[in-house]
Amino acid sequence: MSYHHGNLRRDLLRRAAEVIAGQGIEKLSLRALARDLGVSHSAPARHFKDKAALLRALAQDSFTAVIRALDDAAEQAGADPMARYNAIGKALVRFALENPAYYRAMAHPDVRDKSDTELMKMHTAYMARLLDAAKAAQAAGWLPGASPEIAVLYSTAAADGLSQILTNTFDSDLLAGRDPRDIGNEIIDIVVAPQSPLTPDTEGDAP
Amino acid sequence: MSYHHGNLRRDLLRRAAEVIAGQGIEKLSLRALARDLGVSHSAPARHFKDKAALLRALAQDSFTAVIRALDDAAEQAGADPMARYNAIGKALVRFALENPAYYRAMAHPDVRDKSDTELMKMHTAYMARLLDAAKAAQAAGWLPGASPEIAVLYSTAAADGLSQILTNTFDSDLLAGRDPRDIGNEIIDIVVAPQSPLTPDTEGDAP
DNA sequence: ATCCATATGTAGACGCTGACAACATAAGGA
DNA sequence: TCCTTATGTTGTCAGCGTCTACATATGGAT
Repeated sequence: MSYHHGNLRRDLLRRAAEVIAGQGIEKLSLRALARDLGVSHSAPARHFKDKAALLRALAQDSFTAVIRALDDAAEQAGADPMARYNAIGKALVRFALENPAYYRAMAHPDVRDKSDTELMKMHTAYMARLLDAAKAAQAAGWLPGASPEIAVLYSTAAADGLSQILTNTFDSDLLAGRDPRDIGNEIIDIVVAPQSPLTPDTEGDAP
Repeated sequence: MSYHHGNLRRDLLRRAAEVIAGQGIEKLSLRALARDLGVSHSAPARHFKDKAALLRALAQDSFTAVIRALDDAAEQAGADPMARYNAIGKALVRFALENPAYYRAMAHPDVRDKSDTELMKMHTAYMARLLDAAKAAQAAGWLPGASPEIAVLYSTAAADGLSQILTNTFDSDLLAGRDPRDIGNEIIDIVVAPQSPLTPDTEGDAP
């Protein structure tokens, strides 16, 4: 056993994600984290000034991961703007289902610290991507009457609320044993149709 | 000063709601609550076995309040089923904006305890109301393709996510200083139109 | 009116937590 | 080689939730 741990910072974040996914963010404890990794109770302080700082770092990782997931989904969806935005919505819900720890970290109040400029930049980049995709979808016929801001708020509200409900275990009577991902996809299709209305039969490419 | 407090249970719940609304549910502390009310640190234990029990009691109050708010809204909306469901959605968002403490209490993980039968009954009653109203709205032409369960999940996801976003202070750049209630109403109108399509000009009463 | 079971509040203790300060050890460049 | 810096440890503190033992008030039965 060496005096130094190797990469304590990385391992703290990794283990924190495990704990959050398993027992919820409320049960996260710096001291328990340190115990799990075999270091002293105040070793984490060298890497994260306090508990909120660890959560913010986790939220940063979450934003990079979710942004990449959205970009991948949009790219795979092809050129149709509504298909792209639909795919983004589905990717968002899928991300929340597969990475509950990341998802909860992003939503936690301690993370909402505007003085963390790095985090704010990521959040801005995240919202900008959504806004651009929503505008493109509107140009293709989605939600023509609404302002772009309202359109984004509507769709993110639906996706966020859906993720919230699907990752909870309280409303399970309504889900009736179905795969949450299927339900998510079905509902996202209501929010944004999976195809633009003006080019119903074209397959693949833009003019 | 009398040895007995009078109605400690009621005052604990009241003060807890204040603290949650002001500083967030994470900052809630039984000992601080006791200090605020001028009783000893373990007096609350006589009324709530532990912290989660207090939150569950608060959630019970929340359910009764929100159910009444929904019933009132539906009654005021008249007979048109889509107008009723639209009004229910708006009432839900308004409730979240005006009672953030109640809203957060209902969503807290410690509250999701299926062994609390009283709480489960209220949640069931709450969902039943929504399901009935959604079915009626569907019969009137709303979301004709979807199953009632999907329809409820879709609309509650939208309303919940909307409440979440509007009560946070992180996305305020998108809201741009507008009244959150107006934004809420506008978005609910997207989810459920405020009037059934088949009776566009009738004012007031059913046949 | 008295007595006693019960409801309600108090005092003290325990182990846990986040945070801080003082100290110890490792790593790496001048 | 030495000194600076990064990283980890030990010790301490107050706050918290919870438990136990004790104290006081309340109200009904006799």
